[in-house]
Amino acid sequence: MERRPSSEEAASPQEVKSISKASFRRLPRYHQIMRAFEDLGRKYISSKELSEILEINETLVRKDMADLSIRGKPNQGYSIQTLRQTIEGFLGLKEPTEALIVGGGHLGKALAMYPGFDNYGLRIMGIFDNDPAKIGSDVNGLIVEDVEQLCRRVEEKQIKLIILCVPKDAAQPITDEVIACGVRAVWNFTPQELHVPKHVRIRNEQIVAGFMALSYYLKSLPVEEM
Amino acid sequence: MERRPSSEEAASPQEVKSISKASFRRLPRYHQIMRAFEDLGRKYISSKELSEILEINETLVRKDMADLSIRGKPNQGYSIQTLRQTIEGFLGLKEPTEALIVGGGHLGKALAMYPGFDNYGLRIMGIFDNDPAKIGSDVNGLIVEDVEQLCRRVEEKQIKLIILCVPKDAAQPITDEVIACGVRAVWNFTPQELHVPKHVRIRNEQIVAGFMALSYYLKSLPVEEM
DNA sequence: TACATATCGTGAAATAGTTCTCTTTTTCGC
DNA sequence: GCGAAAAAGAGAACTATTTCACGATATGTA
Repeated sequence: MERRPSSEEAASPQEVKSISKASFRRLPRYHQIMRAFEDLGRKYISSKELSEILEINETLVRKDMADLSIRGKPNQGYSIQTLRQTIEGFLGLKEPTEALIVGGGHLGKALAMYPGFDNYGLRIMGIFDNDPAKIGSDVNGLIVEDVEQLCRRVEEKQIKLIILCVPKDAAQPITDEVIACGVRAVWNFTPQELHVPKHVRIRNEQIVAGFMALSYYLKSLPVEEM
Repeated sequence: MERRPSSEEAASPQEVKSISKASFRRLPRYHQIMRAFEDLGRKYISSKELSEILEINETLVRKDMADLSIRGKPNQGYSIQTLRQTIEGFLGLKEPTEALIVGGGHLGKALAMYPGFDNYGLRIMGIFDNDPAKIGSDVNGLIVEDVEQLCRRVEEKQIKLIILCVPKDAAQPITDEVIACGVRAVWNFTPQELHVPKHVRIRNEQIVAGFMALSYYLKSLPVEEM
């Protein structure tokens, strides 16, 4: 007779093999919701409750949980802690990721000062600019360094992730430079289209995209879900 | 015999009826790319070129264009200007959207100072905080006002969009308040789950989501497209 | 002018993602 | 303990999205 794992065993974070793109995209929201519910002292959450928050179908939530190899308890729901930890494990948020910020403008500074990154293992190890007026100034305990030092620091600290907050025209040269020094991922807050080798991953953060969706809604009511 | 519009006619922005969710999500990227190519002086772009930039299939680009009722020219591609303008028209970016920022912290200030919003018709009309140390200070030409004044200003200016950059706990009360004054959309930069009536649209901007995708890549190479 | 080429347009096929339906499991109240 | 209720789980059905395959159409060149 086949032995099935009991719910209690399943309540510890599981190894996740593979996951659909669609589920993957929902993970950050699940994670955020778990954090909010943990703060409220909740231990379990049902697929129904999650489906209402995310405005998706109940069954889809259950499929997502299945993708994550998370098992729920009948009549109780899913363990909030397990779900959060499984997502963290899957995304690699438990191991720290060291990153450098390039660009000490408003956005670069705002990111450097953002206290929330700690919760995701993101450690801002330095901030760089080419403006002599900014170099040497203190941003949340970090001293702004000359961008000339950037590559040296990337190599010294074996930095794999760069956060780009520079003016458009500086984006590609800096990207080329840091990739040559071993960077594997660029979180690009500039509107520049970046060209990179295959082994480097770009994430284009287009803040204004969020506004576009809202603009559409405001200008063309009534409208359904997008 | 049925008359077909020539390519030349089709080169002016078209009325768009409906569009799939998937296409809709790609619009901000298309728009960003058109802006970049216009800056380079390019007039036309092919589905092949777009597909390489977006890392999607060539045919899919053509389907997206068809969704937007944009027609290309054989042997040339799509008019960059038409594409940009069609997207702007579709999303309502040509008419201005007035918004107020609530929260004068680093993020609120960075958003208030961001020069790019102008290009999308987004006009930041005011910034509010409850910290007496911040009230009265100047942010990029705007004077930080007391959050007590927020509702009055929403009503005066018939503001429909609020940009939320306050601490978590303040998010829901402020949201309730401004909705009562007529706000229809909330661009939520806090990690708070907001509850709103059906006629109000929320956009949860989870900056850290971008990092999560990169973290996954960095921690679990090699990996395909997500 | 005719041909070769690049590129679009589109219906059909394939794949991915979502929803439905029904079964099973656990918990709680009596 | 027993029955009712509240979930989860799983396969089937359905829908949306993407890719394939091929025909049509401008453009540039000999």
